[in-house]
Amino acid sequence: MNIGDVAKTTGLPTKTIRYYEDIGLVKPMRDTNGYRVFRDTDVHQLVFLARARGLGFSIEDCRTLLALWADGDRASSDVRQIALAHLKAIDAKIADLNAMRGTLDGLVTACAGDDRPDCPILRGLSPAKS
Amino acid sequence: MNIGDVAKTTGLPTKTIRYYEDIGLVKPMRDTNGYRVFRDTDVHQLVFLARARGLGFSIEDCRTLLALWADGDRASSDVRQIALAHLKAIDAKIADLNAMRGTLDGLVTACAGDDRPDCPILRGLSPAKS
DNA sequence: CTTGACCTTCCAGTAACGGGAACCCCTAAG
DNA sequence: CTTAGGGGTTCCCGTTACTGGAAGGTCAAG
Repeated sequence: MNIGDVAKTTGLPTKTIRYYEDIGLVKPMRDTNGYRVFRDTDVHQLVFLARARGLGFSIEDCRTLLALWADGDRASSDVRQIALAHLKAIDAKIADLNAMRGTLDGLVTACAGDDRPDCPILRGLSPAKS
Repeated sequence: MNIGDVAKTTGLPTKTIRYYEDIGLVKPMRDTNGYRVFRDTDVHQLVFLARARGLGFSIEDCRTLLALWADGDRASSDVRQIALAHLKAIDAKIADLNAMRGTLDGLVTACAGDDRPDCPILRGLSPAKS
């Protein structure tokens, strides 16, 4: 399979696939003309990567997960630990965003949004006048 | 005020303050020795920036918001529109993260996390075997 | 033989800073 | 007078995970 076909089957852009090769996540063969040649295992790895990235795992996490995936002797606790840490990070982000959302929503609701200059949003961002 | 004092009162790192000057968000004066000198208005702007960034506004949004803040003739609708767009973006991110969280939580829950190699997390990331 | 769709490499840019080097300034103490 | 310290300055590289684009090789069809 050439890179274009792999892009179609994995849903990953060709640029991304080349990048993953650059950083050593996948190691496709090369044809005599210099074209990358992807075997089934390469494609499987790329699908794996696409899903793991889709769940928000970092590239380095993906590298580790890929290694664990390839290692038949792994302990599932190693995998679970990574996933759990990531889950915690996601929860933290959600909490941050919800806090922002709350404040912002309050300001937006308070703002008339007409052609007058008075604006509770700007007032909310301004330093408290002392 | 020198940059260190401004950092203390605004909570922004000095690096960030210098960066904001680099990109033209604030324009402090210079002392004869080359030191930045921040007037009250500069400090107010930096507090404004710190809060807006804290609500997740992009730097470019902040630039626009600062300009609107400085413009006594603004229409509050202009401000509200930016805030509303940002609110939508936040909601989209929260939705994405919740989707990730749901899938990931399911996998983590299904995984024993012991020393055996069988792992539902890795299975969930693997391509469906055809 | 040319056209168009592939593929290749390399270089630059993104957002919003952070780290660190190399250097200047100012004050207080020995 | 010198030194030590704690400011400040500029400049450049590194971060994350790609994306865009230029310049050029390859291949199948007409």
